[in-house]
Amino acid sequence: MANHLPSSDRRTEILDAALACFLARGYAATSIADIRSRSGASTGSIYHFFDNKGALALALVQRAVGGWSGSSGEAANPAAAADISIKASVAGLVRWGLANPAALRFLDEVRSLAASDPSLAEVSILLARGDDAARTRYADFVARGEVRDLPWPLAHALMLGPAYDFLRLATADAAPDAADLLATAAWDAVRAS
Amino acid sequence: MANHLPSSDRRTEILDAALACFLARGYAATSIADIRSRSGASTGSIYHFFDNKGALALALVQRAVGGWSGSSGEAANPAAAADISIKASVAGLVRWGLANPAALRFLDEVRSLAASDPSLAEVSILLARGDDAARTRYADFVARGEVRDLPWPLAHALMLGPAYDFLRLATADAAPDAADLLATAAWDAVRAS
Amino acid sequence: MANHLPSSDRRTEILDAALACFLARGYAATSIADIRSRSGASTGSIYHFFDNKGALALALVQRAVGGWSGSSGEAANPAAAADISIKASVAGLVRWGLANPAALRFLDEVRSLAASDPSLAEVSILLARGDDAARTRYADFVARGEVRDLPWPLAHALMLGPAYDFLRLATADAAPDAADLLATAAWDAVRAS
Amino acid sequence: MANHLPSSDRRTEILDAALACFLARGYAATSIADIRSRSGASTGSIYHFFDNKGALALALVQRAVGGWSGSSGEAANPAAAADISIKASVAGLVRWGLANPAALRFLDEVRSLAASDPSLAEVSILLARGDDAARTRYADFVARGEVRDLPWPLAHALMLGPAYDFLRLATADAAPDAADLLATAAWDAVRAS
DNA sequence: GATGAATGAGCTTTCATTCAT
DNA sequence: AATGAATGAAAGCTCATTCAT
Repeated sequence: MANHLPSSDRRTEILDAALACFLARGYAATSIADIRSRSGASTGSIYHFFDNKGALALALVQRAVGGWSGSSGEAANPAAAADISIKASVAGLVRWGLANPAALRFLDEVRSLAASDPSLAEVSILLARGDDAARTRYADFVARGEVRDLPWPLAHALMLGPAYDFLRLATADAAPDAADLLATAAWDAVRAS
Repeated sequence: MANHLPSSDRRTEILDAALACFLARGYAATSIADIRSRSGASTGSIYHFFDNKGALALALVQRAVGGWSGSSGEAANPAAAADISIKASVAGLVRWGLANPAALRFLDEVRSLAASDPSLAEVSILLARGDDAARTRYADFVARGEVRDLPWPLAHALMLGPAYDFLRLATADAAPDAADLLATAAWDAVRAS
Repeated sequence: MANHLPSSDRRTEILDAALACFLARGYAATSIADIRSRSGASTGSIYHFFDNKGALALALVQRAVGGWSGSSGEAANPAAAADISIKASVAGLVRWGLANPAALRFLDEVRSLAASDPSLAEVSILLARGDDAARTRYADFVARGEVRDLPWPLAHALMLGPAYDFLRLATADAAPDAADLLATAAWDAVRAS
Repeated sequence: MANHLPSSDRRTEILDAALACFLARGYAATSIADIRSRSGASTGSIYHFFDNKGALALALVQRAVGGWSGSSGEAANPAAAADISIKASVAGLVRWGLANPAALRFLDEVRSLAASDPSLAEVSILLARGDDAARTRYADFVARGEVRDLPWPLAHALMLGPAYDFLRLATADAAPDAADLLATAAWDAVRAS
């Protein structure tokens, strides 16, 4: 009887308040009562739109992942060349992350929590699906001889590790050309020979 | 009156049990009762040795950080050349992380939580001190003209981002030469000219 | 979000149960569980209406102080003559105290505890406000030359000391004319010349 | 195996620390650990000298009551005339109370708590014994026709109520002649005819 | 005389969730 | 669509007391 998709105002207000609380206090430490005060909605209203606390997190993760994919252009196109795809993917992540630090920090916290918090089981599945897609795409590049044949954890680390790590500390004005710099470094680290 | 330093058996038993619980269920989801069952110590005994839950985490972080520094050889020697220091630092982190996956995963979770969980305030301070030391060391290398003059978040990301990201997914047998590979990549990413 | 003012039945039931427990076991020794059993409300329900244990005491003190002021007639009227005001104040206290021994004993215990128990901080403030008002009223009588110019602690002691002390030990039938007797004694002790 | 009477230094140190804690935090809120820190004695040492928390309070009450009786001169002499005895009793209480505000405030708190706190049962008995003695003495004065035949609660209230009430608010320099003033008032309030 | 590790029942308070209106 | 009273299990932590050394 919940999880209505039509983006009523109330639903969005609740989601915005939830994100603000999760960032300020952390997901685990945020209570439904916190979200109630911040959003102005009643407890019952929150549970009208979302089945439980985990559903709030899931909706926020979906919103964040959607925004990020949108910024990545050619990254997910299976026909694109490896260098185009990889650079677009990294640069897209960095640009989106610098523009949406709140969503990014939330994604980061939730990824770490999802491993142990049962209320985040669905988030866990969603994130795993995204990782599988990237792994498959890399395997295709390997098969086409465009990138080095590295174990996936290593390939992931060399391409995206710097970007994730950078976004954890950086602010938008600290390094204006970071997106391109990190995208180039990612490609250099895995290109064939 | 807690936090006794003499390494009585009880204290170590409690610490070991706490680490096991934090890894299995996550820090936030672990209750003192969980640690009580696993360690065999009584609630009162736990609080006799540790002032609160955060003090348990702090003690574990100190133990972990100590082990990691020990594995890093020349990394902290201010007189060492930049390439020696940086490679030792990254390789030490990777080797120690592969050998102590439990401690590493705990460190990773706690670092993410420390920003928002008030019970981890002291952990936060400890980690910030470590980061400041590394930042200062890098500034010295810049002054000596050995590395590129990059904003610290970018330098940190290029050197350590891949290692952290790799350790999050990797197991010891997945990539035997990962430590050297990542150490070399780190140096190549920041060396001058 | 507690301390709702609408006098729902539940709220009153909880308050009545709390008073009974505080009297039977003392404020400090009364646990929320005691109040839960006696009121029939759940723990959560108690905290829905009252922020904490101290808020229960505060609500009871307000109820008691309200009843007492109501019994004191002309006592608080600033235009009244000193003898009318003082006699009304003392007689009102004694009559109300004899009629509401439970509330009075509670007030007495809480006054003594409020100095040291942090959970009673708000009660402390409320009581201090009441004392200040009485002190000001006495200063007016002094200015009008109606009463002796005594230091406030001494004036308070001579007027109200016997009444408080009497109520601590007395029962309604022990001394039927106590209210008038003590009121007269109070006035005689402080009247001018 | 405890309650040794020889006034070893340790015993006195513990008692002094206990009084300081009881005054600062209140009897109920003071933990043995508080007394341990303040006295420097170990937990075991405290329990070597005192059977339990109540025994600490009892010892302090005995010390206080002893001091007070010493200040009251002729008050307890059964052969003394009523006016001498009553005035000595009140003046002695006031003088001792102004000189020992700490002990007095402690006595006041403990008297209020003794009614409900089981650990203070022995204190309760001790205080009741004192009250009985005073009641008997007053009955003698009545039999000798020296004072009004009032119900004991009223007689007690008229004689001692002002003194107790005064001491609760007063400081030594606020009213230098308070002892004599209150003693005279006490006698005037109960003298025959 | 003195120590401090160990106990475990009990405390206040929080919180996700339900449901009658 | 919306409200907020009600629930009760579970959390972190305290504390008087015991006892082996």
